[in-house]
Amino acid sequence: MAGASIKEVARHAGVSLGTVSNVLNRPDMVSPGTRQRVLDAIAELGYVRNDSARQLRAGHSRTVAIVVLDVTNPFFTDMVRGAERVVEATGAMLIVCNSGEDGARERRHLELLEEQRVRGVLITPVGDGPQPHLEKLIDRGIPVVLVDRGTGRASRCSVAVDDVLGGRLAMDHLLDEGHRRIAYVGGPLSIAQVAERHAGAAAALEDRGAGAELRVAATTSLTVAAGRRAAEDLLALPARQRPTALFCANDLLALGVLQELTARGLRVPADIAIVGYDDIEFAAAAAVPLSSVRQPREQLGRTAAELLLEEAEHGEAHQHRHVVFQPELVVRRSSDQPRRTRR
Amino acid sequence: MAGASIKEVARHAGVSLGTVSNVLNRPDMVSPGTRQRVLDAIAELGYVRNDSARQLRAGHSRTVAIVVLDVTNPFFTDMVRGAERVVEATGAMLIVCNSGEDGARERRHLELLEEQRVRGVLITPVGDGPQPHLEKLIDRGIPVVLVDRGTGRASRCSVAVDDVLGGRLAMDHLLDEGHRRIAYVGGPLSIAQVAERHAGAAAALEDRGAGAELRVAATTSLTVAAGRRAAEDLLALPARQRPTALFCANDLLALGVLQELTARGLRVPADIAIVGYDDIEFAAAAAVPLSSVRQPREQLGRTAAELLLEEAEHGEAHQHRHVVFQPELVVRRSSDQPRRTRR
DNA sequence: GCAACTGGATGAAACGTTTTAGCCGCTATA
DNA sequence: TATAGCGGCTAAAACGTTTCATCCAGTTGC
Repeated sequence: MAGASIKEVARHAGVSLGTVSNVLNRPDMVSPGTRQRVLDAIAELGYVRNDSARQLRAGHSRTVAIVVLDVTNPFFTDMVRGAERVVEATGAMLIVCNSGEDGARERRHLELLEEQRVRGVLITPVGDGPQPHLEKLIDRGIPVVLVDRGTGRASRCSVAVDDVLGGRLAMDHLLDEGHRRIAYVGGPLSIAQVAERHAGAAAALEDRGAGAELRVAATTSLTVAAGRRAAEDLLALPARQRPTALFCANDLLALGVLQELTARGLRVPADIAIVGYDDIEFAAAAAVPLSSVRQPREQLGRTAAELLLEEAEHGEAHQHRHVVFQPELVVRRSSDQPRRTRR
Repeated sequence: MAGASIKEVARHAGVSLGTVSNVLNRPDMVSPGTRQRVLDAIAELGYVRNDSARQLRAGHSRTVAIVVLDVTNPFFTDMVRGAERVVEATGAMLIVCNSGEDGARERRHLELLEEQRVRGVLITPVGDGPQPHLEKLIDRGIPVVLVDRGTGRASRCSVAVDDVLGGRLAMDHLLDEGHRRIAYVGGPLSIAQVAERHAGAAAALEDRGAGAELRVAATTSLTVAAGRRAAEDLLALPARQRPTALFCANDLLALGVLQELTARGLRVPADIAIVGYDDIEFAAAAAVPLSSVRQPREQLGRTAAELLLEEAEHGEAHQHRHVVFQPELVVRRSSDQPRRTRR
């Protein structure tokens, strides 16, 4: 019972092996009578297609992979959901891999995915340098779509949100609120998103922030715990050097910062204002509802998957595209206060 | 370049095909000289193993799958991380599937996983009835471990947290706080966790809650949005029937409820106390830090993966086990208030 | 009445591994 | 010196599909 092959089904139904395959793949090339006999045999034997054999013949699998930086980050899980919807609509499967912001794990995943000859890979790569393993996939003819990563190279599609603009929006808002000592909380800067959001903030400052300063409070990752640590560090500064506003590279950091600051008795936004990034669902539910730069998370995943499938479909004829979405600032209480002059 | 097979590597290195396979799988059965020549050929041709062919021969793949109810729920992502660690340590791959609490999607996933002949499946099933598709996997010899699901059947391992006890802990606490009109927010009851947490709460009430009442505020899912809707419904009740405390089936619901209640001007815990379930990272960072029943999320995933690998390893000889962890109540502000008598 | 088609089926080749039986030449043993 | 044993290698079979070239028996067109 457990392991009938197409051959046994054929014998059972009294037809040839090719006919069974036809029933499975082109049912209307088979006469109704035979078809039914085959289907009965399949049911009786509990036959289930062997995907390995199928793939072996086809040369590639029908699954698509998505490699994210952090499965526990709601930003990525929302993105995954978007991609999932598109991929599953085609009857294929989306498998989720977690690099955990670790280059070695990312490489290992890509190796395994290459061995599996996946149909394509959606990835938010860990580093920002050259990506030999990605190139290798592409050389082998496996489509790769860069997700949430700036203007991609010519050799692949990409989907991103304009992080520089996002940084600008956040910074402009804080400057509008009258802040002059501002810190950017985030890291490592090797993550492109982190660097670009900072670049946007710095550019906004450059444009109009005479007399304002933007320091960087570096973190080693983008988690709630890292945010708490960053807040501790900031509190260690003499009060007069302490920033009056923080722009955090993502919402997890912002939530961590918020938690630690309030635990230490500071008021948000009165003492320190906070703006996060991603506008995850929990941002609005935070102790102090969090201002945040919103990204179209699900759409990011959907669009990426669509580009990938199109490339997988059309092969050579495919034109690489780079889609950039615009972020949007959502102001909530954490940065919204009765106007007063600061210095 | 993009598609060299073991055969071409063999020709390139001037050895037989079997020797290349030996270099790959049992390197020290090959003399150093030959081995080096083969490795050089591999490097030069950019050869990458074809996993389909490998699986086809082996009869099963080396990947393990985990099917969760909701990828966006931090409870599950933490669990995934735990399982991931164990699985990857063996050089295998963990693929994550999302059933989205939808039986049809779950079934579809299981079909695909069966076609892929995965090494094993960790799953938190959607419904609670008989599970023919799971039985089918088991018949085929694919190990299945039930995760976060009460005392499993004899035919499989299971890992769970005692949800009845969790419900008890929450209810006892609310009764201790003096509450008498309490509502259980959660649903659908077809999800076992939801039903058992409720059963625990009901049992606690039974034991000692003379004069207290537990109503059920049913929800259609376990999300923040569902929580908000549930809160609206509660607010529609005449004030005197309105519960003074809520026990929510998970933290997402609790966060949604909290958000809606405070938006409508009610104070938590003064007007309504809340206890959640799971103690996700965001619970502590909520507007009002959330009391919650904590589960060992990562360990749940780790243990499940360990049981699975053991079964996959030992086959017939394997003894099914059922591991049950104890939950723990974490009291935070959302249910902790200056004692006063209620009625 | 014959050729040309057609729908429905068959048989065999091919995909890229792993594994098993066996071969060859060499060394250690009796 | 014959023999057994062994290390290193080869050749071939097998895994379960899909596909392609064929074949066969009717049917149609002339």
